[in-house]
Order: sequence, then C-alpha cells, then structure tokens
Amino acid sequence: MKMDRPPHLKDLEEDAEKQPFLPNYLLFLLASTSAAASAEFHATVREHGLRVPEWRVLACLHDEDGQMVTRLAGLALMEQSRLTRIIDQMDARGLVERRSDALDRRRVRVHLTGDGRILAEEMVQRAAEHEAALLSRLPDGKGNELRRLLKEVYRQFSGEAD
Amino acid sequence: MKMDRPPHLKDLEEDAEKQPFLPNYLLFLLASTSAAASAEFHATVREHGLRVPEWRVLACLHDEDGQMVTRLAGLALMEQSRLTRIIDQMDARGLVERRSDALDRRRVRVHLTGDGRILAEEMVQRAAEHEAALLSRLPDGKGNELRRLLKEVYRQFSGEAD
DNA sequence: GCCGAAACCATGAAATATCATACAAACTGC
DNA sequence: GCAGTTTGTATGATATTTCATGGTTTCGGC
Repeated sequence: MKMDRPPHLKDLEEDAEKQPFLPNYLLFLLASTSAAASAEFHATVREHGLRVPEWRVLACLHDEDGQMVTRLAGLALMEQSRLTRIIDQMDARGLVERRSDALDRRRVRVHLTGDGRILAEEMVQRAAEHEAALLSRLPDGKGNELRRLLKEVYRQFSGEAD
Repeated sequence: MKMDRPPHLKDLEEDAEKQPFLPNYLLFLLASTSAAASAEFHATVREHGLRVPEWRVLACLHDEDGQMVTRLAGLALMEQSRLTRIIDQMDARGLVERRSDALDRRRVRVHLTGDGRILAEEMVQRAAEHEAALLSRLPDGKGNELRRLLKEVYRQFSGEAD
C-alpha cells in the first residue's frame, strides 16, 4: 500500500472543541506507529518485487522452515485462505514449496526453496540494516525499552500468558 | 479480517538452529502487538456492522469533523482511493456526507451526519471501555508507559520531529 | 473400531483494494 | 493573466481479499 506521509497527531490534539479520543487511544497509537515505522521498509520490500505478506512469509520461514499453513498465517498476520493463495503464488515463483506432513496428513508444511532461502536471507539482512537505521533516530536505549515493553504486552494480549 | 488466536512468539525462539530474526525485530513486534491488541475490538466493530476502516473514519471524524479526504486517509491508515470508496459507502449508508471546501474547491470535507455522530460516539465509548479492560490485564503503569513511548516513537518515525 | 466432532487446508463467488491515471482547482514565476 | 507545476479527489481495469463452505484427516468418548 503506497501511503502518504503520516499525519501529525498533534493536529488532532489542537482541536480543543472537546476531548480528543484518538491521540491517547492505545490501539490507534500501536497501529499508527507500526504503519509509520514500517512504511519505509515496506517500500524497499516492493522494490524487491515482493508484497508485504510475501516478505512476512519469507521472514517466518527464515526463522523456522517447514511451518504449517495455519501457524504461518498467524505469524504473518493474515487469514488462512489468503495465505493459501499467497503460497500458491510464491510456489509458482519458485520461492517456496509445499510438503505434506507425514505424521498428520491434514497438515501442509511450507518450505523455502534454494532461491527462496537466498531471497529470504537477503531481505532479512536488509531488514536488520533498516531497523538499525530506524533505531539510530531514537535516543539511546529507547529502542530496547520499546522492544521489551512490546514483548511483554504482546504476551499478555495474545494469551501467551495463560 | 477474522484471525485465529495469535501464535506464541516463544515458539520461534525455541528453534535454536540459528539466530531467530523475528522475535526481536521491532517492526514485527509492533505489527504483531498491534494486531493482537486490536483483534478483540475489531470483532466488536464488525458486530456493529462496520468494517475496521469505517470505524477508523468515524473515530477520526469524532475527534475532528469535516476533515479533508487526504488527511483522513493518512490518519485512518489507508490509501486515498480506498478512502474515497469507503466514504461513498458510508455516505450511501447515511453516516457521513461530503461538502466541498469553499476556500479551496479541490478539497472535499467529510462530515458526520446525525446518525453518523451517534454511532461514532457509541463506538468511541465502547473503544474506551475495551481499552480500559485491556489495560487492566497489564501491570499498573505499563499501559501509560507504552503510550508515552509510542507517542515519542511515532513522532520520530512519522517525521513529526522535523 | 465406530461415530460425531474438531482441525487443517483449499476453493468459488462476490466484494474489495490497488495502480495508474484522469480531471479539476490552485499555486508559481514570469 | 498565462503556461507549467502541484495538489486534491475520483475512477476504470485488474488483481486481491474475504466469507462461507467443502473435502480430508485426525481425535475423543464409548
């Protein structure tokens, strides 16, 4: 999604006619910050001929090859049926391949091909570089503080805390 | 988007065959946390007959009625052409209406109708309640800490810091 | 072992998003 | 005030996403 420059939240706050809601709404702050932080790198992703969901799949498989479709969809933040079709395309492009799980034949495991792995490694490398550049814009330590906090909050909100 | 239960990040970390990338990648943590935090409320949104982008538009107009299309698209995290069509639908449903700006006739200002305002107020109320419920799952103060940090980081990453 | 239920993945049909571009209005420098 | 540029919004054609559901395979209680 090609997005314009993010708007400034302050502008909303300046309209004092009544209590503004969004500038302090956590879900909005999370979504906006995520979008603002990702915009640049997502442009890079597209320049490499990938769409964002495809990049997410590559990154997930980079960390753990051969994941099943459902879990991959969860990690890559999309619906299962959408992932199925994205796998179709990535398969047709020779980036991944499906193998059925011998122990549970309902499951389909998605594996990187050689080309897929090369591309995944390159993109992960670029992502890491971009992340470093992003973090360098923040005061020292802020980045790690944010990471720690997000991990903790994710744990709570995703039910991992059970 | 109807999503399954979020996966547990730890699982990725447990695969020690090599350095996992995602569990510490800031953009991934932001996107995953945002998705996990929003999932419940987004279900509520759909139960009220709204899609997420429509809810975002209502929330934006709740804070500042009569915004122009471009800015609304930026705040609601979508492309302009998509917002144009969403406005079409919300207009047809009687939730918003377009008025052209007298001073700059290129601009189209989007206003809540009476019904739109009623729905916006109700949803904002529910969002606030849901947010309170979410925050109550976190240790005291974590929520505010996260908010402060996100605001600061958003400022940097969106270029508002210039 | 059998039966109903649940988990996993794929798919059709309809709705939606995207990209490029068109169109209109407002600026800019002259 | 005019030509060229930029800004703001809409739209057509295409590609994608979604929802509901179908087909398999496994699970659980009996």
